[in-house]
Amino acid sequence: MPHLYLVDGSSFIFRAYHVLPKLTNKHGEPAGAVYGYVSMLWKLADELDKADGPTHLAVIFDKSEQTFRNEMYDQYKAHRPPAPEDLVPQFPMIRDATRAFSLPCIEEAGWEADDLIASYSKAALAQGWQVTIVSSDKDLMQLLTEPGIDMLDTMKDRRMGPEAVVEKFGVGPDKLGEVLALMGDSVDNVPGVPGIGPKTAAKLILEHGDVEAVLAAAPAMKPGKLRDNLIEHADKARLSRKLVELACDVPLPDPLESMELNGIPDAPLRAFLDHHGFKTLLARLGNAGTTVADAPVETPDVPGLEEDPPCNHDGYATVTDAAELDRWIADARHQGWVAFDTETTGVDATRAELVGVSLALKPNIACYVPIGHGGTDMFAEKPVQLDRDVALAKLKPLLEDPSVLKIGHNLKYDAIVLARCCPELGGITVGPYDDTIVMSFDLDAGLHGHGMDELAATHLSHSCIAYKDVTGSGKKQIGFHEVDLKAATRYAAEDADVTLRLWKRFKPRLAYEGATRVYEMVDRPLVRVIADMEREGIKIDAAVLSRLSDDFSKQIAALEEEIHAIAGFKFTIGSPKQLGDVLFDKMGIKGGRKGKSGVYSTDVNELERIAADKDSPGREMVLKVLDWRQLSKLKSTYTDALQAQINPATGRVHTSYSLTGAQTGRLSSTDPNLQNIPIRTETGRQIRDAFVAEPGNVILSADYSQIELRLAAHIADVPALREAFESGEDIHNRTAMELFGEVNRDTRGRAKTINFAILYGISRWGLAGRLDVTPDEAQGMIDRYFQSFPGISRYIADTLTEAKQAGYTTTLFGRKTHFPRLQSKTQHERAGSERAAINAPIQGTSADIIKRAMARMGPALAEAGLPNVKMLLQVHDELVFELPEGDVEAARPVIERVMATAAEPAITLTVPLGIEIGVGPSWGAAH
DNA sequence: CGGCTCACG
DNA sequence: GACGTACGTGAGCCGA
Repeated sequence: MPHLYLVDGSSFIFRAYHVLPKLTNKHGEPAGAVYGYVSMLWKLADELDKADGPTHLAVIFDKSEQTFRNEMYDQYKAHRPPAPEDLVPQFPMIRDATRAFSLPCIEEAGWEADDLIASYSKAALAQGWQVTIVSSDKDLMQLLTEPGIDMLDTMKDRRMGPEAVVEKFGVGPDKLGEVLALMGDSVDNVPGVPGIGPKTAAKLILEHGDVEAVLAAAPAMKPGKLRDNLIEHADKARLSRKLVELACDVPLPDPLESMELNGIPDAPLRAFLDHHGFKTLLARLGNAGTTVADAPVETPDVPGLEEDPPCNHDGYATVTDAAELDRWIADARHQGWVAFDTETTGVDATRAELVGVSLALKPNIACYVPIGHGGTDMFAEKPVQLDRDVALAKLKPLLEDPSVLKIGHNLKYDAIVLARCCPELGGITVGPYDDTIVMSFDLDAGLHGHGMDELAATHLSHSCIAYKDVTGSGKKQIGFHEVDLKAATRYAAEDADVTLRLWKRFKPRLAYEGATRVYEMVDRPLVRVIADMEREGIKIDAAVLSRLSDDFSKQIAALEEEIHAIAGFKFTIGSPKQLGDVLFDKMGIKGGRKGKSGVYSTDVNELERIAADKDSPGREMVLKVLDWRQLSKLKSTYTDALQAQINPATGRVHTSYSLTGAQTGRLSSTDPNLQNIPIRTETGRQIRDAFVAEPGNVILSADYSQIELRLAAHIADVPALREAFESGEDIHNRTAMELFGEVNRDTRGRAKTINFAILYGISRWGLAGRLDVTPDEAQGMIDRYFQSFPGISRYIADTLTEAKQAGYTTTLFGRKTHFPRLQSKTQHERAGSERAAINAPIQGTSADIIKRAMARMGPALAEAGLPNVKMLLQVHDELVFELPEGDVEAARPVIERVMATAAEPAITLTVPLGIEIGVGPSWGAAH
């Protein structure tokens, strides 16, 4: 079925103009709105991939100021200020841009874009087409009356149907015109009825049906301002009703068929981008058709970035008055975006209590709203501050307002705190949002850290007030709620201010440097998903861990005694230094190797080497030390530590995921790290039995099988490996056959080692060490591997060449990882970076894929009617869920499908993604 | 706080 | 001629 996309060009120009900083093109002409507009069209091109993407598309513009509405009412849009001086010359450039994309540009004298959009929609729907209006204009929402039509807000990445109208205005699209008429619109100068805003308008229309009926009922209403105004301004109401009505029968300037999409020819677009010097977009064009999102470009320069004034803490406001808070909120609404930060009592978002919120609107224009200051002693005097409930009731609508962008730095933290802060209000669900920590990561992974202090120093040459300067440190450290309001305001408002400044720099860079796709499609949506997972946590059966702890304790004590008896004296077994001395000096074991700190190495390889020698005098002790080490590790890191991590309020463990921790794009997990729970040995695996489901629920674990090898087969284009995955063959067996000509336990094990080694860029010496062969033999295996799978050596060479030239590697989804040390003068550093660069596209693509699956999982489960299936954990290639036992069979195929198709439609892989699913009462049992 | 060791993918 | 040798993480312990 044809699907027509109608782009509201005019409204988009204004939004692009106001959202983006003032940019200029290479000729020094103002071109920010042009750039924003082109980026939007580009983003829209992503829709082409989708199943219900456009088959037809046109951009609609306003032609002139004079329309039939001016004839009705000469004041219509009369008070609109003229377009800003630097925007005017961009109008013709934008029409050029549209033509450069070979898209029809439609405008007609006497009609507004809205009327043309309404008329085209009606005509298309009449022919049974689907229609999507690309706009966020409230007047156009009147058109959402039929099932075949919806709206798309590309800037917020949001699709809207009739529910969105009900949510925003309290009435359906069929009554929206009535409500808009009563409300009026000060920007367009639609008069409406004085004193009636959205709430009253909706109430009246719901009660009476339409404007005429409201007016007719007015004389009978209870005496008051509302009644008087309705009677006095009845004519204005009737006029407003006509002004907001969209004309649906404008003669169509071009036939619908002329809007058919037939691909975007290269040449005109290239010429246009080249004319303006939009380098990154040009580079992307150069790469169109390949699977890599962005070609390497020279250091991109964002032209004409405004210099912000230096930070000045003295101007920050402490808001302790309701009316003042209202003003800040109104200003934020008016502007459409606001940077914010929360101050709390601690670093663990799932336990911390809210102490205050800071807002920043413009550089140096920021405030702090304290709501929880004062000592914990209930008799202690508290500073004058807004009542917590009052302040939160005012902040909640702003933080949830779909038309105001909220900007945070590590917003995941704030999102969790705010979701928990006011259960009586149903929590606060922050959105829509941007997160500067994630933006920085998507732009500059590998170049530097992404903490606010470091970013402020790097990008703003500003050194932030240190948290410790405000709260002190060590024994004398106080909680933020105990900090006096003056100091708290300086610190908190500065954080919001800096966040805003960073955002202004990062936002245009994302588009310029080709990072928008990975940010918008992968990492930004994940912030909310991860926040929800962390808040959910996972139940731990403390009794299981406590039993294991006791068990381990006894074994450890027994081993300790035996080890000391063998040595003949007591020493600290856990000290590598003492252990090394005992083994290699006192007991005289040969072959000890000292590291650079002068201590003998006693790691597991070394000890196993000793144990392998049947005649070694240290064999008995070393075996016991290995056991002791394993048990000590399990006890201190897992069975003891995990019990201490149980949140008393929830009875569950809430890890914290870092979205920016791993350079490749993987997540990392801390406090506790739930991505390294033992599994490889039976003793360790028992710890997973303590991760359990609530009664009536079960744990479901779904993992990608061999995802990195599959991706290597795709990315390096290795037919032999691809076929093996296609036919479901065991991949290590296949490699063993290719390399050794026969498959047995030994050759399969070696093949497995080599398969992984290759992905990590191994050397002959490294492989020799792992396989216990000579470097020459190892080299022979590597050579044979490359002969069997020639794509691999090509991949390694190409990846290194590109990485050295561009300074970064790229995943299939366009995620960059920078490798500045590829240029290092030290061979050691260079070699290390080369190995990392070989691995990064594969590990990173795998990370992108599971992240996409995670972002889509919630909606897919909701759509399947499975709201009680909760995603709890991610372990790089595995997702762990908790769900009602009765939902298992329904959830299984949904989870499998979402994971297996997570690369689509952006990327079509030439290998299938295999998913393995297990279910059980505990994580251990689900494997 | 660095080094060592070891848990995971 | 010596060095060091597989990628990505986080945590606990020791000892300076």
